[in-house]
Amino acid sequence: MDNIQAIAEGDGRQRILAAAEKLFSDKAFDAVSMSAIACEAGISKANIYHYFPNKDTLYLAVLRMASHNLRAVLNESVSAHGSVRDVLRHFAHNHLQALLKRPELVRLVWREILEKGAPRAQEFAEQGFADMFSALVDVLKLGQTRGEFRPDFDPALVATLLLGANVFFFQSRDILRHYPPITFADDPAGYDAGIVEILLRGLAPATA
Amino acid sequence: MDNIQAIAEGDGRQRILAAAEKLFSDKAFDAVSMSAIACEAGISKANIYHYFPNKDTLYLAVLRMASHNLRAVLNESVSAHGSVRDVLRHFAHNHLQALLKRPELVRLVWREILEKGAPRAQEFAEQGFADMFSALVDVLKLGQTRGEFRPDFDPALVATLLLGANVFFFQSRDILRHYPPITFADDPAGYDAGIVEILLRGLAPATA
DNA sequence: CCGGATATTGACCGATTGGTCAGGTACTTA
DNA sequence: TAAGTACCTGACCAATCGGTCAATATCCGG
Repeated sequence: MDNIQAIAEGDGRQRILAAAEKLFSDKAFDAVSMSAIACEAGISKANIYHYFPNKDTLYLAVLRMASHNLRAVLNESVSAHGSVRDVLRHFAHNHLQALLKRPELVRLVWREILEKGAPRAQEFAEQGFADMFSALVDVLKLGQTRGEFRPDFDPALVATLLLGANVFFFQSRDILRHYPPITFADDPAGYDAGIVEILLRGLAPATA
Repeated sequence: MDNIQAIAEGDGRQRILAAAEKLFSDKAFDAVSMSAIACEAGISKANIYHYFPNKDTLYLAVLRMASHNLRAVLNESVSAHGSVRDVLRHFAHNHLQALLKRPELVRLVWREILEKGAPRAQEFAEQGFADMFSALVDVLKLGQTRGEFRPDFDPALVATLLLGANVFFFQSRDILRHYPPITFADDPAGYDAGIVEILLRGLAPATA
């Protein structure tokens, strides 16, 4: 216990969860030891086992919490005022901002999704997808029925495209920043604005 | 050494690399033990240290090889015949097919990219990006100068959008398959065709 | 048939892992 | 104040980790 930890708030259980979330978001399951979590939380390792029966349960609790919080943050992205085009614009912007605001949560949940070998709890990780995805699909459908969009495209496909553009941007930001032709690596607002504008043109009815 | 391994080809060094690649692509660095690699390769653990000085070096070698192979596969995606629109269509298709053809390589390299805690060799992982990215940007620029595309969009932004759409599809395929409104989870060709068509509409000049 | 590399091995090492346990502290309630 | 209970700890455990090493097996040129 060399580390004079920074976390001081909350009761034991939540301090452990906070410490574990921080460490698990940076490194994989096996790369984070219970001792490290205890040190980060400023308590003894044995004390963790007073709140959690084993490492897997703790990880699951962290993932559940992170998943819930991320879901809450992301769901705020869906607003419902203005034209469908404006709703889409705001959604893209808020969604990307949400990702960038809580990067630890995103990394934590996304790592779980990508893990093929030991699917610990993909159910939780996948939750965030469902409601946001369907909300976005609904928006696109509304745009089609209102005549703001062409009726001959798959809303789910466009939703995937938009979500993917944001997630990919989030994931590859550090890499993108290395390439000279890319000017938007540190301008997420400009990025999603450009994306959405191209998308809106692509979705517009023939009689634009 | 309980496992009667399947790998039998090649000399010792390549058997080790193949076994390590397989295991590292499924689980994270710390989750793969040298014993497991030895078992998978059908040799003794000590023998690994005859070819590689330590675990990090072995991992680095695997990553380097995977990165190189993935790069080769991906670079085939760039063809250069037909109209720019057709080139783009083919690129999207081939790129996604390449990702799906060697999923282990993609997962291996991408995990390294996402890892924040211990950047072991992001240089290698990032290599594949550069050339393909610039090739795609060049195609888009050509489309602009030829007048097939509008001149007022950022080619790098569109390249990111297209690459992101494919990578995201690759990563989330298992999740997407769970949602009823999604019909394209098992139809990658249909997916990228739809994506590109929307994009092409978005990039088309005002006088379409 | 020999002798020097090259491969390959089982046994072993200290360190660290997840997890246990007996006991101590501190707060609450009677 | 006494007892009960939730909280917390250092010491300890077997198992496994990455890595070492001396000894052997295998090969190949002379």
